[in-house]
Amino acid sequence: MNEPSRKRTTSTDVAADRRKQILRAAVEVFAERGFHRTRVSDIAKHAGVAYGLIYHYFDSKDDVLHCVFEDNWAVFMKAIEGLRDDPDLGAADKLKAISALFIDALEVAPATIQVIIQEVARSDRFVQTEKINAFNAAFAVIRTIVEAGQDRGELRPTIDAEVAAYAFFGALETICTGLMLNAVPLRDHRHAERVKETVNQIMLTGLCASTKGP
Amino acid sequence: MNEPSRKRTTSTDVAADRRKQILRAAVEVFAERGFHRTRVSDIAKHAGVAYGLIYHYFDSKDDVLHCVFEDNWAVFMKAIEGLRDDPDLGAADKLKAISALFIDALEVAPATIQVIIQEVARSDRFVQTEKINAFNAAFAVIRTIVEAGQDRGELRPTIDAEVAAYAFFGALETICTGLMLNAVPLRDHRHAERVKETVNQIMLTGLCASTKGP
Amino acid sequence: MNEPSRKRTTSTDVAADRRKQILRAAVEVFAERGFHRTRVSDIAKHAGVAYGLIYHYFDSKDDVLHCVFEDNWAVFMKAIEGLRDDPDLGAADKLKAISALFIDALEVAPATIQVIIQEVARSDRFVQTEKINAFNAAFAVIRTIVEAGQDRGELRPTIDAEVAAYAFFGALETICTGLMLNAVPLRDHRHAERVKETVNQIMLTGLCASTKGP
Amino acid sequence: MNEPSRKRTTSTDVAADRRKQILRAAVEVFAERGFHRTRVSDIAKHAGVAYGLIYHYFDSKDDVLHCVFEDNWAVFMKAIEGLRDDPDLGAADKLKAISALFIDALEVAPATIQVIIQEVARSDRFVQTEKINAFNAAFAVIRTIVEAGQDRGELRPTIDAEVAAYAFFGALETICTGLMLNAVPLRDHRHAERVKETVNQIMLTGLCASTKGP
DNA sequence: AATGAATGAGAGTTCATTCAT
DNA sequence: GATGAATGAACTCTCATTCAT
Repeated sequence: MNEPSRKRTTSTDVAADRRKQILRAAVEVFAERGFHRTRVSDIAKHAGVAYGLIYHYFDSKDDVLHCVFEDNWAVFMKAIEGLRDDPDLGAADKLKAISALFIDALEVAPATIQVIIQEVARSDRFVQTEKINAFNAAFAVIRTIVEAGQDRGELRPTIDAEVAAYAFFGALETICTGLMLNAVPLRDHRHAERVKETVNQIMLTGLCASTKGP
Repeated sequence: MNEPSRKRTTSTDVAADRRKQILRAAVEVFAERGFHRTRVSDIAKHAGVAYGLIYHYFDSKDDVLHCVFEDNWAVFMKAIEGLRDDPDLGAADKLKAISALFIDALEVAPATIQVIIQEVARSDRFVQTEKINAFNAAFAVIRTIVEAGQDRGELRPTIDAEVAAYAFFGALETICTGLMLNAVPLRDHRHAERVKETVNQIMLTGLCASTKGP
Repeated sequence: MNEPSRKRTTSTDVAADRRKQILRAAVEVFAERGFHRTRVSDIAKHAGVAYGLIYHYFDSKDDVLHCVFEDNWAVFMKAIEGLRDDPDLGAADKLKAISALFIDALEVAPATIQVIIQEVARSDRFVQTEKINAFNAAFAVIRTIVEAGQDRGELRPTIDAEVAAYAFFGALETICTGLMLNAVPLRDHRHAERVKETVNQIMLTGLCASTKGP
Repeated sequence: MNEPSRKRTTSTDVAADRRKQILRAAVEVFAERGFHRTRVSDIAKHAGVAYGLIYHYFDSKDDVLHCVFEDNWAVFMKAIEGLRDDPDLGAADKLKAISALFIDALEVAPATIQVIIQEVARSDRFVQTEKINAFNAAFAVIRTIVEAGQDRGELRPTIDAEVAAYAFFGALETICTGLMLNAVPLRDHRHAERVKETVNQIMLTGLCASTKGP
């Protein structure tokens, strides 16, 4: 797939603002109607700009989605790569931080998260065409964290790190989706905290009440 | 959304066979190209029938997908409802059985699983239009199992059962997707067993190596 | 450039007829409005068929033009190749026959000739894209006839055969265009004959009244 | 069609220069890509100006082409009208001079000639819209020269002068086009001279080797 | 039951032109 | 004069669906 366009990268602040304005509008309509039911004119109308202006800033409707993803995902990737490389944190703490990152994002920008999960991560658009899931980089980071944790004796050595990465990520992702499908994504900040707590408990210490071992 | 069609329900065995033939072809092409990149004529070509015939057996292209889902999902739902109601199994065993159901299905019919996850569960088609996730019934069953397990002291009481259901389901789902994206979905039966084992370990006893409690 | 489509080559006579019907309509509207001012819907309307049907029989609007050209030009090429290979005719007679072919065609099917000359032969569409003028094959045949005539002492040896081919062809072509621009392309059959006679006189014996040589 | 614009006729020399600069660039890109595949921004880019500026100097994209034509064609028309009115030249010499004019122009400014022939003379843009071929003035001049030559006994009286004008002009035109389609338009000056010689021989004394008369 | 020609609404994209700066 | 962001009409092509045979 082509690189998302970097057309006229901030030749002026005005251009950058317009770009952002369109991107913001796009996220909102994509979240509301879904990518493939959204017409380019919907984005334009929502952004309050003319039809053709979209094509000043983006190559195509697909490119708009691409850019929504790249702009936001890059931030997330940078954050989790930072965690991965942090020598002062244990594996469990790193995973907790990742959960927090996700859930916090869901609180702050639910539409963006929804679009990224629904229309990019899960869309056949990405999954199929590229053969390389756009999320693979994130999976790889989590896997690395898990493996490092196993090496240092912090995480159970019997677990397949790749599968663990999928499980961890999928759990987070589906929680986000599930929560979003309810009218009010996250009732309040305390709800968000409780969700984080639950994820961490499940992933790190399991559902079972019984103590480990024999 | 309309009910999936039950047009001409098995007026003859021949008709039922044709229907199955088309459905099988549809699963294959949906898995390969994704629902929205698949044309009705692609399904027809793959099934070796004229594309007008598809409209004898189904109301629309959407209806074909719907039927793929319903036909297969119904089996799965019946199975997990049976587990839920089984008085002889503990919550952990029920969840293990659900994992097994999923991973086994992935081994036997990967294309079907892929279509159900990608094009139905995750598609804005279902998620958005209906406001009611097609998977909600499954979530509800898992939630019930978790809650029962908590009541009986088998599962940790501090966990939010709804979030747990999302986490459990999402983990399974993403593992399936992740494994499918690799050329060979499941290398062999032993691989499948190892995946199940990992899921169960993570979900039931957690990633952490440290023993629980003092 | 892609080969003009041979979609569904006469699977039934009905299909062949429909194809011809569209092609006939296309020639008429192309002749009237010019290719690039003609919308696909104009062709459809003129042919009395639905918009989309054009795309059953042709790949694109360009393909329609391509097919107009190929279908008709092939006939002409066959004819002049036959002349080229005829051992019983002198070069002058061959050239006369070619003139007659052109002018007769102009009488019988002026719109077709117009479209071929204006929209294909002269269009940047062909001239530029292909770097190989669609008419090159015809030029080559005429050139061969001229060279053979020179070898046999029938035509002046001092003339550059390539340039002669261009001149001969261009003269014919422009006469056709010029005549067509007048309301009534060819006033009557006698007019046509007079045009042929003039072309032949000019090309074969020149404009000058003076006798050749010293 | 509207008159080509004379916007801001040389209010300053700078303006005139800008105009020429744009026109020169336009000729080059029209020759390379063809008029209808050339975007206004292509002209601007090639001229090194902002594309809005083109609308300071010209009314529209069509107007640019129009001006390319007018500016150059006017020179040619003036020349052949001078020839027509020259009492000291015979008809044959006048026609030879016209050939020379064309071929020389092709040597000096091939792109300009190409644009004039392809995009103006032959374009449905002019041919159709105006019903009056932009070249009609030139045809008329040549026709007048031929008729005068016939009256003075220099040219064959049996020839239709109108048709002769088309033939002469078309021959020249197609030779130009044909030569241009080869990588190197005119190999060298000697080639140009040979081409002129051939045209003159063909048009004035014919292709046939046999002497005229009984 | 089966076919595939026929339909036409719908959507993405292009690009000449305008205009505020 | 000069710029290029902004506009939106125009147009091609796709494809789900219908229907005569």
